[in-house]
Amino acid sequence: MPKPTKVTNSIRALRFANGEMTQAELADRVGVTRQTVIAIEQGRYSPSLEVAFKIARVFNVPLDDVFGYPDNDT
Amino acid sequence: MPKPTKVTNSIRALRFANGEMTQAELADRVGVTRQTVIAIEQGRYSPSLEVAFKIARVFNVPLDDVFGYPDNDT
DNA sequence: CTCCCATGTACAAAAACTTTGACATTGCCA
DNA sequence: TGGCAATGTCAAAGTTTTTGTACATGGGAG
Repeated sequence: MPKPTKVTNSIRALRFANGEMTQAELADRVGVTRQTVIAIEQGRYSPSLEVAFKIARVFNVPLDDVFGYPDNDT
Repeated sequence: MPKPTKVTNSIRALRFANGEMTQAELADRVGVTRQTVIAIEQGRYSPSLEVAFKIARVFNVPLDDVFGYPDNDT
């Protein structure tokens, strides 16, 4: 059981902002499986930096535009 | 044997730009071990997004300022 | 010279991330 | 109603990241 993540993301919003892109298509474009996209989108765990970069690239935005991290972790 | 990463980083430069911070101190501030800092700094593998965020936060810069990703992967 | 600090290496083991495959649900449309 | 696309869940297996311990090197200080 992976650890729930504190990292937030705007993937769902970005998908819809980019022509109603489906999870399957995003997964394909990023080079990961659909499961991975779903898990990341739901915040089940944070992706590796490499996957994060690939996602940001698909949407053509900086990393900080896709993912966020809370001010304090605790 | 972990996969070598395409992700680049400016951690070493940032450490020196921030009062000659040692790897041990960075590791401590980030909340990971010294081994992890060394491995990431040397590009042995790309960190998790969470660790990446924590590192950027120690230096008070955006993620894209610490890590880079080549234009095309192949 | 000897001690200490910062850096680096090597390994094995734990934890986290990713994949694969199978199946359930919802909404849409012919 | 039946079929299809999109989303979601579960579980097991595989890979990558992180940890822990131990040891080696080079530089500076006493």
